[in-house]
Amino acid sequence: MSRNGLVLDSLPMDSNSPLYESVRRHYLFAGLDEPDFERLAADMKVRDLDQGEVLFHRGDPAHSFYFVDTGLVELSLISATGDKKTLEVVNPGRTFGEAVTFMQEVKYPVTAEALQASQLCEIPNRGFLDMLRANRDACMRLLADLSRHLHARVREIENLSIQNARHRLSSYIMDHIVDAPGGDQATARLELPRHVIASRLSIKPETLSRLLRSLADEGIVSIEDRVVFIHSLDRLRPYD
Amino acid sequence: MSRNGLVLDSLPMDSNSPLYESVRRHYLFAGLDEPDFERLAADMKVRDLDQGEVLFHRGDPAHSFYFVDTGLVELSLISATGDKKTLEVVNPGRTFGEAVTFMQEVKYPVTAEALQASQLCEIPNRGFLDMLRANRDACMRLLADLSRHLHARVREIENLSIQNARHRLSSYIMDHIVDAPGGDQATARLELPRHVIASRLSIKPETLSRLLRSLADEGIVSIEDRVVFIHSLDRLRPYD
DNA sequence: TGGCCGCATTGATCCAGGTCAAGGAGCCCC
DNA sequence: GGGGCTCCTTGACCTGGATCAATGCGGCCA
Repeated sequence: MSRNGLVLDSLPMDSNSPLYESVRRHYLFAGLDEPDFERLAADMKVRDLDQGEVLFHRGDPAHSFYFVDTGLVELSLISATGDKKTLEVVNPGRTFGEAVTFMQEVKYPVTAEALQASQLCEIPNRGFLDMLRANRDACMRLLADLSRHLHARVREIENLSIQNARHRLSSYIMDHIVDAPGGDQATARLELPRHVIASRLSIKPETLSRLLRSLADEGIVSIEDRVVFIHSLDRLRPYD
Repeated sequence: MSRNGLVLDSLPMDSNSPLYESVRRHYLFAGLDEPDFERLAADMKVRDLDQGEVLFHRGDPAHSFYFVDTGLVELSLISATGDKKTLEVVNPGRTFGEAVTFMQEVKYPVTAEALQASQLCEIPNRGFLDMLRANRDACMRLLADLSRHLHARVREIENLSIQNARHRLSSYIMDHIVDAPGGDQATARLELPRHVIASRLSIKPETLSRLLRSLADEGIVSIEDRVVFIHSLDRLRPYD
């Protein structure tokens, strides 16, 4: 494991590693010319996380953001009573924490934890800001990305405030369809552990279990472990 | 009133009007030199709204964003069943809708309605984008602003998902303190109509009324119309 | 000066989802 | 091969906030 100290956890990024190439292809950097990217990359670090390891807590000072190369990273809010709300699960190929770069108060607004063993690239804010100032295209792409994020949060607020748990679960299932042969049927995969899905939907695992059961009892879906067979998209889709 | 037709509702902005000066001082434009701003301003329009008038609905095509000069504009989400969730009430001197400029799908993600008779300045996305491309400082300021917005939404999600109605009301009251003579006391003003506050807090007006009553019954506050006298900030502040 | 209308309060009741507690079902390790 | 994990499910019960319905209370206009 890589628990035992900074030396193993955080290494300079080797420009021959596959990680280097993955970061290079990310939309924020893809438009840069090689010297510009190399300058940035010189300060990047490789971070390996074990499953369950916390990368940063809400409120920690934020000097970097992260690119996920492998694994899964959960961004969550945790209440004083220990209740957790999963905001987002970040997949490989995506970044998180970049918005903090621009905030007056440079503290992470969320907690980041590895749901699986994960490999990340740590990108210091400082060089990133310099790069943005010199590169208007990257700037515009980031503006587009932030506004997309903003919109996603607005949809989340909508889900929480004017939709019920059943609605949210239906939407979640439909967002995870992997195969839609047409007609009214489809197949979805719920890859995450149930308690993470529950937290993502702002419900308790018990409630998730009951809701899945009632969808199955009504004949709308059948469930085998992590696979959901949707028998009627029409009846699954929340109407009201 | 200005109900009767586009001619009165939407006029070119006069460069001698006080509105022109207000917009000029907004952080997005303050750094521009005069010719750049004039070019932008040439396409801006003045919009007068009556109380209750809807500026745009969620899903309407978005070609402009808005600066509020006078009045109050409510941004809200409305469910299929008619339930409304107020996301934000925009005060004079602030803009709204600018994030939509960068979205792939150019539709407003919220509904905008005037809570009072209001005067706005309509700013076309097109010229704004051109200006941003030519002006890195404005770009950076906008990035900072979007990340601030994003953070505000995250806090809203936190409020909704891991705090209860009483928490939310306490925070709301504390966010509206107008006078804190020190010690444990303070005075807050709830300027908005009760039903708007309720929608902002994602509760029903009945619940808001009951919660205010119970805070008063417990001796934590006393309420006179729109003024809340806080007798104990300490007991008002949500602990857990 | 009385009737209306929109906002706010209050009471009675209901229900979605939380809480608490008790099993399973796989899985790893000795 | 059995004990002790962790994850999930199920049942019984509770509760915060919604719903429904009635009442109060200005403001405004005739």
